[in-house]
Amino acid sequence: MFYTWASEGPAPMAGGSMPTIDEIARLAHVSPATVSKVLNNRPYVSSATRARIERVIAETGFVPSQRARWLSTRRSFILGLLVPYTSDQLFADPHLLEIMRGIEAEANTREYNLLLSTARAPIDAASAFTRLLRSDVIDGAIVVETLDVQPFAAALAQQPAPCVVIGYARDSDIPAVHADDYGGALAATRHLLALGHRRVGAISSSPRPYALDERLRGMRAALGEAGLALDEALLATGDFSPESGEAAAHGLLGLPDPPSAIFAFNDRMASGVARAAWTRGLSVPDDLSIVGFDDIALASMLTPPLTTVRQPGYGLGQAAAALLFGLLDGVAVPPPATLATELIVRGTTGPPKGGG
Amino acid sequence: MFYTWASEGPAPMAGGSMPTIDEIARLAHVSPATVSKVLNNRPYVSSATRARIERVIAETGFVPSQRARWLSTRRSFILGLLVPYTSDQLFADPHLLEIMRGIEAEANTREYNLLLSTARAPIDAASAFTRLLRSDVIDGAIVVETLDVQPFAAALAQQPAPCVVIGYARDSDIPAVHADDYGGALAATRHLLALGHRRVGAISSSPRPYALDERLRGMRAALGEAGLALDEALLATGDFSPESGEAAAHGLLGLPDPPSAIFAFNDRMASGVARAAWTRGLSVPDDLSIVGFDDIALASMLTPPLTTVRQPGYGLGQAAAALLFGLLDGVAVPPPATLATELIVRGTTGPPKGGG
DNA sequence: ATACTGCCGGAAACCGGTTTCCTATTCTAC
DNA sequence: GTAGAATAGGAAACCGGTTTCCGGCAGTAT
Repeated sequence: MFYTWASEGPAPMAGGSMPTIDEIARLAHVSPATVSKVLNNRPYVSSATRARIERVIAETGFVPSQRARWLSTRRSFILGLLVPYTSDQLFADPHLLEIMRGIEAEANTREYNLLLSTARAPIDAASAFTRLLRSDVIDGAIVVETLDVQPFAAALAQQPAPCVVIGYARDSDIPAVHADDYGGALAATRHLLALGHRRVGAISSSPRPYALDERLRGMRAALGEAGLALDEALLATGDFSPESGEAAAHGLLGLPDPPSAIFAFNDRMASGVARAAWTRGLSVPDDLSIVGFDDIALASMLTPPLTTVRQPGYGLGQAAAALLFGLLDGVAVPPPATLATELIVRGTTGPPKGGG
Repeated sequence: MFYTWASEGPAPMAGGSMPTIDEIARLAHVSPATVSKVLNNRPYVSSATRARIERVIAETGFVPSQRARWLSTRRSFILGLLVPYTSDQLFADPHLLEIMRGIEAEANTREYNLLLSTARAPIDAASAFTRLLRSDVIDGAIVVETLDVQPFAAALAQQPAPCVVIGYARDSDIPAVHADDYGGALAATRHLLALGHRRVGAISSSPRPYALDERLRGMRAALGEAGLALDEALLATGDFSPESGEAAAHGLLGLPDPPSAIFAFNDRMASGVARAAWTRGLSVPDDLSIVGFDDIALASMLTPPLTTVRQPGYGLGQAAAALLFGLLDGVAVPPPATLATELIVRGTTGPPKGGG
């Protein structure tokens, strides 16, 4: 599988620098073509010749140049991971990291590598991604849809490498994988309503990725079932960070008629809500119920542990990668896949104080 | 493994299936050599010819093949990041992610990409890394030293790409960057002793990276100053995860003569200690003081917020990358750099109950 | 003895750029 | 008017592999 460093043997070549396939061929008294066959486990090499070449390879510690291989074979064994976030945002978001983990795990099983491309600003993402796609570095791409794939859907469709979207492809026909955002928000809101809450706030983001549109739709549907409508004054926005969640919560809790429960559309903002409650001397869940989304590791470590909607980040990544490998292997494109979400009830939700 | 992509240059547009430099040359009525000059902003091309070529490039949306470029130039603009962890461990550890962020930021300023290589098991890391280094994919490497660089120090030294270690190079002469682990642990332990603690437990790891040896040494030094010695029974081990910290804490707190303070050698394990205390009905810091190490984002979000030793993960990554770029540019190798740590006193430390 | 086949191995083209080196032309300087 | 740069552009080698194609040589059937 791999070659070890030359521990002994005839000092392979003077000059010291990396041996090439031609050197190996010379030392083994064969042609480079035959060495190539051995390197790639191809037939039509006698076992004697093969053994001789393998011995020389082992002795010299030769490892074929990937750069040369990438050029001559049409594959780089690199998958592009296109994330329209700055790297700061990416590394700070456990849910995105979970997605990456899933992709990475799946890629590893196929001996594929991952090339991560982030963007300074969402605006320049499209051109940077287009450039990457056209530079022939990657064999395929996974796009994490956060704001909108539309701007570069055309570019994606044009270039030769197959693409997959994690999120909602919407009217473009790019293969997509996403979680059941609608169902998750529906379940979470029903849970709050069942506890007796009537004024439920929400913290979304602005601009809003389509996934959050779906969550809002689910929330509205649950409220509708109970004969309620979402009070637009209770719809705050953040930027997914805990700090923004904290600020948004202060905004909501400072209202004349504050909500008795807040549904933050991700766990990080929910942790900010918990912090805001603590600052204001509110007890959770007695004075305020909190629900998050994602179920990142942090959720269960908060005190009290956070009630949230579990979203399979790892599974999303894995599914997207598997889908992409399918495309690379020429398998027919399946319809968009929706992965289940699950409401995890922990300690931040309870009946409202007034009664329930 | 994965890479990060640094975008460059202006954005192209339109096009069909990937044109090559020869196509461009033909369309512009020049030779490929001249097109190459334009692509690389080289002189000896008349402005008229240059304009004509640039127009053709823009019209076709031509982006030169990186694969070909990598082969002919001797640079790939890829830095290897060698982490002897499984990717699961890496993605779960905010401190490692901070290091990555720092490296990524520095690499981006130089339009360099990052290739992350993890290992299934620490044992196979050496061979996998050696292979990567010799396959000529990367221009240089940053090794995150967790257990021991010795196994592949020889391989690192031999291959042509320059290397830098984040951690302690020890007796090998590889350039290294690390935090002041000794000083941080010294300050943290002094803080506990000043509060009046006499029985202080520690949670280290097994096997122990050299950085943790340093922390333990710092702790022992502080205890020595106070005329105390570390009770070996109070030295527990974990694997850096919150769960392991929780288990270790239960072990320590279940002792006949339990410690009044626990110094966990990273924040994640410290969060587990907090959890163990909560489970056992102990109040923090009244019944138990807790100190962590790293100062990850989570630290300030715990209730009460965690007292910890801040370690500049981002700065370490940045410094390592800057050092590596220095080597790539042929600058003389500087001596090992030590970055300062800082004790951050928050809410988990206080005088012990007995008295202080 | 001839034809056909399968197995080995090598020569050379190729992947798509970069770079060296060479020629032709134009621009100075004397 | 001419020697000596400096400028423009191109032919071909090169980076280090892979792949196609072809010839030589058994072995076997005709």
